[in-house]
Amino acid sequence: MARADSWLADGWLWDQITIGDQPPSRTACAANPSSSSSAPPSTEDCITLLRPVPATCSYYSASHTSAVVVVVVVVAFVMFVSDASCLKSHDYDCFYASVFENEDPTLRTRPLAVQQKQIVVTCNYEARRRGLYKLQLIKDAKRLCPDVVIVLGEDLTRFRNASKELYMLLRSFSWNQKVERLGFDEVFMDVTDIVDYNLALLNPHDLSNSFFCLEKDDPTVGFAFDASRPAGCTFPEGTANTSVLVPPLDELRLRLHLGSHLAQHLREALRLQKGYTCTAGVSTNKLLSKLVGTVHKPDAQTTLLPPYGDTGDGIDNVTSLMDHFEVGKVPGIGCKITQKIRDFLQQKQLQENESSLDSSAEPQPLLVGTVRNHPSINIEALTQLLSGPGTRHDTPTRVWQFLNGCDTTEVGGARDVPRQISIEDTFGRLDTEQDVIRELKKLAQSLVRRMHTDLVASDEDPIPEDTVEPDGPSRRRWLAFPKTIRLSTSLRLPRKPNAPRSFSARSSRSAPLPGWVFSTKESVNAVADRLVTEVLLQLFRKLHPGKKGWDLSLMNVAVTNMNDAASEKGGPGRDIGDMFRTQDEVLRQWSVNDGPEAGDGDVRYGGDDDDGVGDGMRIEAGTEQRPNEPAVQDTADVDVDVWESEDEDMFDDENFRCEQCAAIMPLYARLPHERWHMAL
DNA sequence: AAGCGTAAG
DNA sequence: GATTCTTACGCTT
Repeated sequence: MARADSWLADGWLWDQITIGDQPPSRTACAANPSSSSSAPPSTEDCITLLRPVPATCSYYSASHTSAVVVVVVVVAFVMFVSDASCLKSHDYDCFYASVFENEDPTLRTRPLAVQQKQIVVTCNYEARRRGLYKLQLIKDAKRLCPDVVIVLGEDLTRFRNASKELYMLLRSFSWNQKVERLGFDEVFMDVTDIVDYNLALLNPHDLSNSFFCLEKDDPTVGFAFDASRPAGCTFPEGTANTSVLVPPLDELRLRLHLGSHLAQHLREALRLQKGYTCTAGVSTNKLLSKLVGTVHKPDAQTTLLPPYGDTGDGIDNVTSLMDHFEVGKVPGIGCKITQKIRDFLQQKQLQENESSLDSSAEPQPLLVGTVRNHPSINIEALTQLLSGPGTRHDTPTRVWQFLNGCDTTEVGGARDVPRQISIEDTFGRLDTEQDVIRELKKLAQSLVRRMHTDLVASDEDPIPEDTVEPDGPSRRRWLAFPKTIRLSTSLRLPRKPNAPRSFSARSSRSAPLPGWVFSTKESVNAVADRLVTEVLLQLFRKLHPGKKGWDLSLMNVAVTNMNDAASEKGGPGRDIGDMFRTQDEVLRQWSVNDGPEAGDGDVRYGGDDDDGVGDGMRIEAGTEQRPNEPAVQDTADVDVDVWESEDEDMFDDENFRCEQCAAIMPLYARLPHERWHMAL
């Protein structure tokens, strides 16, 4: 709570508005923008809320050292974006093309299109100049540009790898680790702390000869720069009045200058070390930095200059930036909301102006400014419009704030593992169980492979710390354990030519993810096959009880509900006990041959002939039943990766948890177990 | 937890 | 028009 508020309050300095002549209602509104749905702020409150910062106030003066302005650097990796040709920029698509160009630089000068199925998902600058565009049919592209180089991009591995590499480079510059990925090709960085630190380092009398320190511990690491001017482009354009040499120093401006120089340094690093050019935006929140970053597109950066808020002179760079964007371009406002607003305004216009002659349903762009300034748009109207079952309760407020350039969302912390992994494929026709099984196996293989690449830490680097591994050449351990697996399918669209927007038409079923997928013993293919026959097929039959003839167009397999072991406090392994205790579903699948003396009885997987997954919930609570110790042997034909569902004391002196497969076993089993792993 | 919807690139 | 292949998150039950 305090954090979200301080983001708003510090970023926009609402809490200090009361210094001026503002009514207290704004402070109330600002202090609690969205935390309670009880009383949405009135329109008036929010209008004033969003531009109440007179430049003459001392909000940004050096005396307010407690004020924290968040500078967010949005980096979109973009290469060879079309210049100001009529098409919109497609950072994402260009990223795919950039990856290929980086692999083979000779492609840079040729028209390059990345193909998925029958369409061009992306193409480079050269291709665009010849009329190619995103989501174009391959045959159209070939017709338009016969010499186009077409590369297949259905396998996203290379993009994922490149994305991670670039992300890691950016992350290495961060101090607070607020580095949030958006898609493969965008990164938000909250560099407030670095900016703060360097702000304090500045010599106000000689800003032009400043040094930007990149490491707290080492004052020699950094670069020289001119703090009196921003680096790169600005919004609004023109550097005439961007100088900040005259006291009293404009603190916000100075911070933004610092952010812009840091952004330039980061872009330089990306270019020199990785060979990627990119686009960046610098401002005080995610929304503004992202939007301002689009102003100058390929290989450029833009900083949103102050003043941020109504100066009384009508000069407000936030508003003037926001107002020329289309509503649908504002991040957070998608096609649904846009359409609702459009319909609303259209209806209003019809009501008021019966005989208006615009019977032509012109798709003229719906600009932020026209919506925000429209007399019938206010919080109440938006609440009416955008509320309903299934909608977020704070959507109206958020939309209104977005339209005003206000964004209180925090930059997310850096993550080592994703929250979910999914693989999907589309099909022209998928009708028989045979085909379904075949495709499911392909999907499952990719999924398991991805789990291994994304969820296991291979070598030492991240946080081995106190792990006292003996010497094993393979020092692999799982960073996260997804708890559920989900199968989604969608049928071919039932031909609705005039429907405005058919819903996703996806349906899904999920089940607990069996623990044995974390075993490194079986091959990827073996695990994948087992997943299909023992889990996915059951899910599929739940979705499609019939025998054939479903006409599926898509299948998606996902693992979700990760228990992020790595980011938990206390180091790796700390919460694994918790995890396995809550993973009873998995344990239930183990049929244990527990005779009277079940001490080290056989362990085998129960589910070969019946659906051990779907309805395997027949463990009797309270009977103190628990799986046995794994039957640890020195041979490779026994399942070892069974774990206790007991308390923390399973980590006591008598037990050992394998870092590789997370199996819990008695200490004496450790050496044979490890030998067994290495033999794989 | 399961299933759906929206939004993002 | 929609087309691809994801990832994240909120709401409802």
